[in-house]
Amino acid sequence: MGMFMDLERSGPIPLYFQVSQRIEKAILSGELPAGSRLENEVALGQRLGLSRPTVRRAIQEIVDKGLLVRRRGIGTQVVHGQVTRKVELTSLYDDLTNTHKVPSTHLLTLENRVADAKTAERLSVAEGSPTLYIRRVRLADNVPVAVMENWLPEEFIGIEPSDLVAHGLYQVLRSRGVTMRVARQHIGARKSTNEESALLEIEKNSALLTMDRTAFDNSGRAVEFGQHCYRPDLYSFEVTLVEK
Amino acid sequence: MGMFMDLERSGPIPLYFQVSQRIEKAILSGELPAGSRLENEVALGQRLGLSRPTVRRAIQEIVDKGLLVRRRGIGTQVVHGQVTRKVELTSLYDDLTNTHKVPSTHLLTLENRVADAKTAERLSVAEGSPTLYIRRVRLADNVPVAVMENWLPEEFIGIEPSDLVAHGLYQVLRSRGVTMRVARQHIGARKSTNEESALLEIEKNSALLTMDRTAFDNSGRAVEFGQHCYRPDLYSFEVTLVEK
DNA sequence: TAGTGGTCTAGACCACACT
DNA sequence: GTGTGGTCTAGACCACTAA
Repeated sequence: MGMFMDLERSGPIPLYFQVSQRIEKAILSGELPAGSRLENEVALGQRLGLSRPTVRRAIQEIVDKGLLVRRRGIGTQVVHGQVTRKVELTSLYDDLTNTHKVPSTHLLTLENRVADAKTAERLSVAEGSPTLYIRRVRLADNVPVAVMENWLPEEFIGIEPSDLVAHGLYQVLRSRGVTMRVARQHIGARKSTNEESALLEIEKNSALLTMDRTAFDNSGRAVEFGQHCYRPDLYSFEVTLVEK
Repeated sequence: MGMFMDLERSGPIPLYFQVSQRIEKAILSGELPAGSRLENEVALGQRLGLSRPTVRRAIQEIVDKGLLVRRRGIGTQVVHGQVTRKVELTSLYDDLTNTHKVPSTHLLTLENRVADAKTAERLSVAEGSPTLYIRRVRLADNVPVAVMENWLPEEFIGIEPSDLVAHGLYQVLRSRGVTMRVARQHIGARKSTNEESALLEIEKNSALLTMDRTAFDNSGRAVEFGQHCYRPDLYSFEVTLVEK
């Protein structure tokens, strides 16, 4: 096997990450075909001059992505089936950019609102607290894809319309020093309202894909609650599940 | 803190799992409230008589579930927001049982079919190979919830109608020694056909939630491909995402 | 019996955040 | 400076699988 890796031992990139990146690349490129066996942990570690826990961690990263399967007494094998893009904590803006479409935004509403019971619960703030309310239509290559409603806690009051037209909401939050860490999503479907049909340029009473999400930053605090609906002919969700 | 744990050091349950279970329970019960800080890794390890890597692994399990957030130099804190049930690689049957509804099945079709191009690709078998085709209506408390189509590879030909009426498909597969390990899902929405409307007892042209899934066993082989549609008023998907 | 992954130890050094 | 999590080492023993 030609996996001679030039490991950067003094750089800031963890060794396990360098190894896992290399393995993932080998799988995605077909160098390690579906069903093939990976070199065992101990041998791989010796060949790379790494301890076994480090090699294990590298392999575990790929297992968690659903590309490898491990069996005790057997070995580690590449999962069959075409590989789809990995699922991450991204925004619609990122998704569209990654698929080489040009995103744009039509800002419908940007105003301060006091939190009702539902919003207060989702954002873990007191009912009646001030929040920032945003309603947008997101477009890809000038075709409307989604109608998005967001509520943000008080500290984000002050976000400008120009920010939201030029960038995605997550970009704006990142530029204010917020790092998203955890998101809890709920995905469903329903019929469109007449207003949504007009905004999304679809027939009345069409089927819509819906997603509610609460996102938390790296301190565990809720920083965004959103209710979104998508044109199902233009957007869907991919999820990879791995049993532990 | 009252986290005196009786660790079973000779039993088959890993120590890190015993610890992570105890921590998760403390969070879900409110013993560790949202925003509170967890005892640091080294101290927790000393108190429990465990090495630091073992304690780290226990904590990491909970972080991966989205209940804890770690920050270098700061500590480990409980994420805010009400905790929803964890997302796992489960079947609709399991979901319904867990919510204390009584599942049942109306078997529409059970027959052998040769794989067309799409099925062959999803199951990683040759086009024209024999496969088992199943079409069912799943009900909860005698209300129809979903119409499910499944294709299984050749070796499962021989599954009996009685198996599918009495148990979920995943139960049947487990009883034949198959362990699901990885699943790749695609979630979307569309309008119902007239036949689906009748089967699900909903209005014509209703919105449906759809899910396509390919599942792989612990050897990485595709064992099931399914196309399902759900009544959106009775079923939806929950997903927790954790940024790494 | 030989080989594999699963778990665990007892340290070490580093990067980062707060005081 | 002090305390935190992030990474890494060099072993050890065990459980499971296959020949």
